[in-house]
Amino acid sequence: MAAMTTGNTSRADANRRRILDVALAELLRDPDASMDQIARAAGVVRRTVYGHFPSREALVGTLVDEAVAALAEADAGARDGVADPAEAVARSVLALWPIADRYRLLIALAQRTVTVQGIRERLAPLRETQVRLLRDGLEQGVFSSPLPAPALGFVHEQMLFAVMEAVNDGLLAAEEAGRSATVAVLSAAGVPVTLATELVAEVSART
Amino acid sequence: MAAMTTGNTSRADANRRRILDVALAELLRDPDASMDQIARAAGVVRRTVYGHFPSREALVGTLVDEAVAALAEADAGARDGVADPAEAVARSVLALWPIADRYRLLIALAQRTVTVQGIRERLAPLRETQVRLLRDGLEQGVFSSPLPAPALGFVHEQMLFAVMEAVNDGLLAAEEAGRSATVAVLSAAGVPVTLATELVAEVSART
DNA sequence: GTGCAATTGCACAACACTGTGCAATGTACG
DNA sequence: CGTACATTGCACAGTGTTGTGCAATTGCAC
Repeated sequence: MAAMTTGNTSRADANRRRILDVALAELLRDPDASMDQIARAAGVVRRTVYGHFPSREALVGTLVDEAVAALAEADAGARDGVADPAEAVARSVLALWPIADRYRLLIALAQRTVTVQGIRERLAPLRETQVRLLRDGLEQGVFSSPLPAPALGFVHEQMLFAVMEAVNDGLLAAEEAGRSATVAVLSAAGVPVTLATELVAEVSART
Repeated sequence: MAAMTTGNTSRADANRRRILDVALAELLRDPDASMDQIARAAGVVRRTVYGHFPSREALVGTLVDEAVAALAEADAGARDGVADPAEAVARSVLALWPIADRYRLLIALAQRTVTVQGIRERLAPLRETQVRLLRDGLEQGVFSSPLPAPALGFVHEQMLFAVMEAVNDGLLAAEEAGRSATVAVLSAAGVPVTLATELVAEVSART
């Protein structure tokens, strides 16, 4: 068993992958889920999980790393070469949405400082790019708000949560949610709702 | 010691009060704070806390009840007899803001299903009044958003968190925060920023 | 089918936390 | 002062969790 770390047997890899996926789902349901809960849910014994991850911390950490990577990639790709800040935000949110929903766990964890130290740090670069974008928009007058750009960054983030919760509670259709979230973010940034709606329709149609 | 529950000795009452206050602060920092952490922070031994509250559940429950009561009272009082939805929201947020910390605890606990069953239920009436208000505003065209009123309720809530975090990070002055939060909520509801700012200035000046 | 890695099934030790019991100590109030 | 009550300082049982060790067993791949 000690060699489980070295080799690349397909069986072990598949298990590792499934453990990660199930762990994500389980932690989403209960952020304090125990290793035993996770293992059982993955159809595996607790001991096996420790064969793949040395500690609970490591397991969650891996999950966080994957999430951050996916988010950063989606964000960067979405607004590549887009000049207008409003459109850039729209594209970014639309692209981020499906991933953010899947990984909302890590943001929830990031808000509760306790769990894994360093989530905020790992998430910081992504946040930085959002803030830069918001600042551009404010300076160009595309956005308008009495809040400084970094504060708007938090607003941006929390807006996604708000819409996620709404979807969770069945108040919003899942297919509509991405566009709704985008409009919500834009209008929080001071873009008139009519403009925001138009923009979102246009952008999401062109995909 | 068994009579601690009956009598009204000033010392015991003061201790009970301090335990509650400290517990609030401690749970805000870490929703999973142990009885020992709370007791020590209150300058008291764990055993003493159990003299005032039969269980952790009971302690947190008391805290929740107090918070809900304070919030409901502040909210009801603030918009008593105010017809315009926008102004009502402005007054409500401005009044709620100073006790928003407690609000924060509630939501943090409500999201972790495990802690105390029934937080969402106890909080529901307050949430309901917010949603009603938002619905009125939407119907009257004062607010505009593609989101249905209940979803906007979540947005309202998360907006407060966003501004709290901004204050926490030193991005916003504490005195300005209430007004900032109000403008943020209003513009998320689709009220033009200029209008929102005016309204807030007016309302907060008249106090 | 044989072999090797992965998985399992226990059995630990260590720790942290909850809630309770009880005797000893402190302290306010008449 | 003395009484009544609050607080303390243990000690305890019960529970749940983490991480580890090791022998037995399974299952994939060649």
